[in-house]
Amino acid sequence: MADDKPLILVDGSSYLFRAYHALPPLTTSDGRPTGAVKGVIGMLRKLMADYPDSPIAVVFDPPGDTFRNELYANYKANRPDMPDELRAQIKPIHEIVGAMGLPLIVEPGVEADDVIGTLAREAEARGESVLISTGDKDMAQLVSDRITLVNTMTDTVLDADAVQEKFGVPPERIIDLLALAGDTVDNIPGVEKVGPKTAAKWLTEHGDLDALMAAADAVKGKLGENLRAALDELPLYRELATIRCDLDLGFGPEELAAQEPDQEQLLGHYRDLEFKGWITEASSALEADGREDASAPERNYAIVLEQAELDRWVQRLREAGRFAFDTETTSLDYMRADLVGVSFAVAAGEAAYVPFGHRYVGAPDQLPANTVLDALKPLLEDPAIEKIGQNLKYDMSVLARVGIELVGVRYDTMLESYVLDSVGTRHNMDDMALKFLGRSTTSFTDVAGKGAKQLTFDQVGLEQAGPYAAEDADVTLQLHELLWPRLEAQPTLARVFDAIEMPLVPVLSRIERNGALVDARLLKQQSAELAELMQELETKAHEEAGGAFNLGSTRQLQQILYEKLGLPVIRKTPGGAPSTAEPVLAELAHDYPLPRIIMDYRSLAKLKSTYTDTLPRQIDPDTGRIHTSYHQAVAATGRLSSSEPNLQNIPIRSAQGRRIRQAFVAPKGRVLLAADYSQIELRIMAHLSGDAGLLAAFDDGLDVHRATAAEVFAVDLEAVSADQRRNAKAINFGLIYGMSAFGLARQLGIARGEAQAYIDRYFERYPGVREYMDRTRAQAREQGYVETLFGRRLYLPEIRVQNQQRRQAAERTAINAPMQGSAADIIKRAMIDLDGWMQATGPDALMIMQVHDELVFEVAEDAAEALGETVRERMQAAAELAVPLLVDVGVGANWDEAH
DNA sequence: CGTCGGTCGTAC
DNA sequence: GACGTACGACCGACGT
Repeated sequence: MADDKPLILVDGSSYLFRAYHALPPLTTSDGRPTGAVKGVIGMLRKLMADYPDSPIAVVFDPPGDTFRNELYANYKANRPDMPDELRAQIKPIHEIVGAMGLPLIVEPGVEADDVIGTLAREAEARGESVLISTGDKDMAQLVSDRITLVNTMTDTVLDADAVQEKFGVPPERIIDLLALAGDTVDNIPGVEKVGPKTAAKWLTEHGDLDALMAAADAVKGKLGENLRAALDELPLYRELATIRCDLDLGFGPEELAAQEPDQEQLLGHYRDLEFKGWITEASSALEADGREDASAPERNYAIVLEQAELDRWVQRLREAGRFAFDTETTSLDYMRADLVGVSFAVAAGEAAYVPFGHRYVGAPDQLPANTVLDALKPLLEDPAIEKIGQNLKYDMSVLARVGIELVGVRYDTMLESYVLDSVGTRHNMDDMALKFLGRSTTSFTDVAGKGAKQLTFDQVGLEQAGPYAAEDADVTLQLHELLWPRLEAQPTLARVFDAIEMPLVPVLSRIERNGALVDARLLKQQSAELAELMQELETKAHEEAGGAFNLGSTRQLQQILYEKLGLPVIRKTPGGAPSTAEPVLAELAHDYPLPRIIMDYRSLAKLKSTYTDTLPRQIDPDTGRIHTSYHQAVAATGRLSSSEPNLQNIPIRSAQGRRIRQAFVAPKGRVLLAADYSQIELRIMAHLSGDAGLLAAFDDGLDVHRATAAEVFAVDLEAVSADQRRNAKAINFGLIYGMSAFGLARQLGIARGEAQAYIDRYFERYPGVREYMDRTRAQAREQGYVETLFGRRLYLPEIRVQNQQRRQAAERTAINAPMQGSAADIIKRAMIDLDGWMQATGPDALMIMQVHDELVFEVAEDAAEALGETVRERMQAAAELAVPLLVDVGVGANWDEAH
């Protein structure tokens, strides 16, 4: 760069439109649009970072007409009215630019282009260099030795050479080029059928527009005719395209000095618009200045070390009838965590931490754990006192292990946020505090450190632990006070929260604590067998490859297959590398030996590393069982997810894989009982679509894939071949996933045209399904969200974006979410009902797993049959559909047998 | 030595 | 690119 502190003139209006159209729509949690603000301000911040020493001025178009409209009535007549969502964002942008300390220029009756042109030429005349930041190519006419353009969104710089390169003419001919080629945005017609290429060619041949017009008679062909027809108008077009550089603005470039940013104002704006990263930044900038955040609420946090004070707090909590609380422990693992303290909040800013397990050198005397827990137990077990918390399942599990049954669990802020909008935010407290309260909270790593040096909470000093713990309860209470009214205002969502998500919390806590018994010896034996088989395959693979390599390394495998052995590249990964994924290897395996060996090796390696090696290590030493964590606020559709370990992806499809299920066992005298919904998503599709054919198929108790095959392939039910049924099954699953012909073709290994014919035929036979899909897409587009049977909502912010790929992905989600989500609602209802029944009647049985459409129980052998009947009935009664809702029940000594 | 993105593979 | 929702293992680049 010739000059590292040029004057920077920003064409704010051009970025405003580009940010609005290019970026996915973004809104605050109460629905105000903010995407364009984020885009424009982000761009300004980038410029400030790239040119820290440069003066920067930001120029916007004024509202209303400019002199060009007087010149030419059609000027910009093509431009649609500014959408309301964009108009609403202009004021905040102007205010933030002001708060950033940057000069903001909006001249009545004068477009931003002309202001920038005038300022740039003035600065140039004074020997300064100028950088114009714009997304508008018309500005290329201003480029000179001292004036350069930069598009800050794409990071492309345009100097005089680059203009010549890009447009085929030098900067001083750009006006002529625009006059000839026209500009659809500004509604300058130009010469008919002449675009930038022809215009550049003519200008190169004749020198400039005047010379070209003088020689117009000599231009041949249809284009010559068009040129002659436009001769009268061309001077006007040229004038319209010309950026004025001679305005009398009443100020000059020397006056464009930046002020210091007003961090307090910035913080206010960022909070209002929920820009989390920038909130943190502005907060720390304020803090660094030693200034108080005037809007920060008062905090009155107590650390309770005396019996009398504990008694006072217990009294206060009881009188409040409702409080937020949080437990502090030594581990994230609910089965290992030991309690070290409890915090409470009764009103915003009013919170306390009661420590009783902090052990470090110099720790102050604390009340004994028993004393504190005994005092709290009656409160925590009182159903009439409402508890507010963040991820209460964890607190509930930990308390259960010290003999306290947490009841009155009424509001979980994590679930409030999740039900309001499952994907718009992460639902952990720190992120929610930032988004909803505009508050940067102290994180766990701030007080405990991270990595190998991380302390457990009992080792954290009380002077740090106290405020941290009290803040957790305080923020939780404030989040609840903000989120609950929003939820209450939408009765269907409030019902999802009240009738499904909250009642599920204790059920999941119990399932997790029950745990699943696994046979570690069996798994270890399988590991040994797998290791032996893998060793053999590895030797073979090295022989085929002509040398040793790591079979587990995709990169090394790519080199071996495609570089060393020269196998054909069938597909590339999203990153551009030749893919070694399973379908690709399967294709290559027809012609070469190595891919098959790799496939076999991979399937064994997967089983060993993910399951047979890992599961035995996850057995809890105290209970001898595996305790997963179910996550209630992770999956966008309302499903649960499971981790540490994930019990929802234990193999079943291959014989080898099923052996792992054989290691999920019952203790002596007991058996496993597995109950799964039969084709629940397709049944929901039948219900939601009301398609007569599909309803009839389920009503008649038909094998739905067979029935589909009979329709699609126009054969009798009895005549359906295995192949036809397989294809129909792929179609049915594809429908649930919002498939395309391409996807189905790839799945089935058939031509795309053939797949399209299947799909066409399907929709012909099941027209209600097509109507339903169209309806769902339309609803998503109009409302911006789709719903499940029970009113759970999934927002699809990308459903209206221009970008086809992203929009289509949103459409597929729109198709899939109501089915997947309704199925999730149904099984959750069944779990709540069954747990309630079990709590009330006490059968000798435990609910131990959920796998999306399946529940697994461990039950006394002699109680299994009766339990199976009850489970079946109650699961089937969890929803009233237009088709039967069927449940298959199996019993066995292990999970494999129970299927 | 820890973190993180890319790739792959398991489930429903 | 192209069929939805998850979790997690492994590799290898990168930063401390």
